[in-house]
Amino acid sequence: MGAPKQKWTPDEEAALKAGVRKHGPGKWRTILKDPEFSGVLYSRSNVDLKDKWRNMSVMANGCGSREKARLTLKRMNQARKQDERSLSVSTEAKSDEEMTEARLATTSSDSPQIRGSKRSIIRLDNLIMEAISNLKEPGGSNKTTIATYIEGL
Amino acid sequence: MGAPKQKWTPDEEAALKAGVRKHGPGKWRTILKDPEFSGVLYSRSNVDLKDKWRNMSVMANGCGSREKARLTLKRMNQARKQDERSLSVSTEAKSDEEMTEARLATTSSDSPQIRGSKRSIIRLDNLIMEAISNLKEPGGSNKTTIATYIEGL
DNA sequence: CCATAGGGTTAGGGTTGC
DNA sequence: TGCAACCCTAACCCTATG
Repeated sequence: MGAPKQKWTPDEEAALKAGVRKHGPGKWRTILKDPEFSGVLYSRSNVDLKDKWRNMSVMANGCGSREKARLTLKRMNQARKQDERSLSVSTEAKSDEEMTEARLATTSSDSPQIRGSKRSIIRLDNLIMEAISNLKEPGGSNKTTIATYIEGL
Repeated sequence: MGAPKQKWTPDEEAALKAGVRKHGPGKWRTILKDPEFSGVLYSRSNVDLKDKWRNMSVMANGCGSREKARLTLKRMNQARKQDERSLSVSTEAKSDEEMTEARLATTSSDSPQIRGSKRSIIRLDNLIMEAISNLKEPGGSNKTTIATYIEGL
């Protein structure tokens, strides 16, 4: 019928990038409502934006990180659950994301009550990581580019 | 990232249930302060407890109230196509899904952003920026390196 | 100011079609 | 088989209200 699977056009991708640059990643609804982008993205939902951004990010950094992780987990588990989200400071070679998480987790204090600030740190960190991942294409991250990228907060 | 989205463990769920049995639903702060549960729920806020209880309740009753589950219908739709996503902004009665989408798109106002407590993360922003500019690695900085740099505060 | 209720939004795993 | 687009929904955020 019409469009069971609406592919993203270059225009839409550009609008999404611009939107993220202006409002920051994670502000999908905000980007969607921005008159500057709503004209191009009118047929997309906030979830669509999020999903597309995820795909683009996966492309930007190392190559197939999402699929790789998914398949790896699929092959390995099945009836296996990995409870313990904290303190999995094993030394085996993990993905970059996991390493970062572990380090940050042990860096910030573990006292109960300051969860709020801890989460803020993680969120900011995530933002920076997004910036770096995406700016990897031009060839090297520099302060100015990342600052500009993050500015739209 | 690994855990910006902290999944509830069975232990935590059990503690929450026990807490509600002991203090009653709606006494989130009270449950949180109870020494009997604070050990397990220390990383949760009263709001987290409230939200989790809501999710659990939804599960308990006949399959979905908050996320109205027409899963059975959904399964059928999957087989077919739900064509014509663009065009016809009004016209015929669409699925609940799209109705909701439309409604959401017109609510709330603009320019919320940075308020009071969120200011603190700006400091970290600068910190990470400094890390990035100082690391100037060839090929771009990676997450681990930056995390390591920041760790040495 | 602090807590709760409730509507709204996002994150991330899962699924599907090409 | 791989990947891009799409779905599901737990977890989280925002705001109103007491």
